[in-house]
Amino acid sequence: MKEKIQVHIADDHKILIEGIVAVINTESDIEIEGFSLTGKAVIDWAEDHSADILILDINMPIYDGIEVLKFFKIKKINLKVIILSSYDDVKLVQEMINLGASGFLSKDSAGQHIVEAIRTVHAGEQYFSNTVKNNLLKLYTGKNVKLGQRPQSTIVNSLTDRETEVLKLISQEYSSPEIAQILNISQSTVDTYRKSLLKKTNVKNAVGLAMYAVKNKII
Amino acid sequence: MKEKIQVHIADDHKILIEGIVAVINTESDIEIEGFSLTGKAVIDWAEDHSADILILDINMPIYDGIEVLKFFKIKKINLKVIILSSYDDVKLVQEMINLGASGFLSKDSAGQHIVEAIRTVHAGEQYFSNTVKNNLLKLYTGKNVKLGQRPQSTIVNSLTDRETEVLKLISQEYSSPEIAQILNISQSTVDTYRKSLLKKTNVKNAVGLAMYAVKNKII
DNA sequence: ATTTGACTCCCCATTTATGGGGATAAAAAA
DNA sequence: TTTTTTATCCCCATAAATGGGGAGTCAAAT
Repeated sequence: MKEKIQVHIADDHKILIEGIVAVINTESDIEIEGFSLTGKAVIDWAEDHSADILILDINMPIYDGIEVLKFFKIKKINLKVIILSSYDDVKLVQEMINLGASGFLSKDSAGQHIVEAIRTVHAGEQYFSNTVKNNLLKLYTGKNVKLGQRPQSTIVNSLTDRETEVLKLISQEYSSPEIAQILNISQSTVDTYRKSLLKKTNVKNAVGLAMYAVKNKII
Repeated sequence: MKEKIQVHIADDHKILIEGIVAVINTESDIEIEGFSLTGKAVIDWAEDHSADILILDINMPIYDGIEVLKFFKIKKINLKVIILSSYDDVKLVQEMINLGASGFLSKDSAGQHIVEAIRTVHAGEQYFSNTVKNNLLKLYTGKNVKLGQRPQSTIVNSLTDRETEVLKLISQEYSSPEIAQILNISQSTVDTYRKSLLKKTNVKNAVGLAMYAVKNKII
C-alpha cells in the first residue's frame, strides 16, 4: 500500500483545525500528523518533526505565518506549505511565495478544496484557491487603479535609513515631537524628514505615508 | 530557582479575590503581589508598583476596567492584563484587545483556568476562556452566513455608517475640508466624526485611524 | 580636491488636526 | 410616548502638519 500524505496543521483557531481534520479524515490517502496552535509551536515542532505538508495560518499569536516561513528559510527546513489566508492577507502572497509557500487557500474554501490543495502541492505543483485568485485580481486591478498608484517603483530603496526610521514611527502613530524625542534629534529635523518622505513617496499626508509603509512592508 | 510570576488582582468582590488567591497559592510558580478593590486603586497602585500580570475586573466602582486600560495606554504602562468578566461581554473584547488586554476569563471559569491563563499570558500568548471563545465564534461564524451585512467585530459595528464613510476617506488621504466637500457636509461635521472615531477606536491620530481601517478591513 | 549625499538644524507662513465644550432635528428603539 | 442614537452644525483654543526657503557638518565617492 502507498504511504499516506502526512499533514500538519497550524492555526490558532482550534475549531478550524477540527474542521479540517474532519474533512481530511474522510480521505484515505491523507493523514493528520498533528497540529500547532501558535507560530512558536510550529517552529518548535519543526525542529524535530516533519510532515509532507504544512497547512499554515498567517495570523497566529507569538509568531505569525510570515515569521514561521522566514524561520524555515533560515533553518533550511524543507516543507511544502499551504497558506490559509483571509482577504487582507492577499497583499502578502508575493512575499510568501518568495518565502517558499506553495499553496494558498482562503479560509472560506470548501473542505474539498483543502484536499485538492494538499494533493496538488504534494505533487509538486502550486495551488491557488479561486478566492485567492479573485482577490489578487481585485488587488491588482480595481483598487490600485482607483488609488491612482503608479506601478511599484522601488522608492523604498531611495529612502535613507533615517527616513525609514521616521516613517516607521509615523506609522506607529507618533507625532513629530515624540519622534524627535525618541530619535533624540530636533523637531525641525523630523519635519524635514516628513517633507522629504512626502516628496519621495508622492503621497499627500501622514496617512498616505502609513499606507505606503504598510504596502511596502516597512512596518 | 526561578522567579515567581507576580500577580496583582483588581476586583471589587473581595470573596472572589480570596478565591483566586486560594487557587493560586497552591501553585508554586505564581505569587500574589497584592490586590485593589476599585479602579482608582489600581491606577494609584500602577503609578509606583508593578507586577507581571494584572487580573482586572471590568465592573468596578470609580473607574471601570476600560478606564483603567485607557489610563495604562496613555501612561504607557506596560502590564499584561487578563480581563475578568462576569457576563462575558463579547462586544467589548475587541476594544479591550485594542487597549492592550491579553487574556479573557469568565468569572465562572474553573480555578485551574485562571492558572492556565496566567501562565499563558505570562508566556506572551493570548488567552481566551472557552465561554469567551464560544461567544466570539458565534459572533464570527453564526451570523456571517447571512448575506448583505456582517454583524462582526464589535467596535466596527459601533461605528455608524457616516463614521465609516469618513474613516474610509481619511484612510484614502483626504483632509477634512476635502471630505466635507465629498460628502457635502460642513467641515465641522467632519471634525466631529474625526473626534468620535478617535474616541471609539482608541487610537491617537489619523494614522492610527488608517491603520485601524486596514486591520478591520474597512478599506 | 571637489562634489555629492546623508544628517542635522533653523526661519517663515498657512493649513489641518485634535480636544473641549454645546446644540438641534430627525429617526430609531425602548 | 419617552428615550436614545444618529447626523448635523457651531464656538473656542492649542497642537501638529505641511510647504517654502536656506544652511552647516561630515563622510564617502569621484
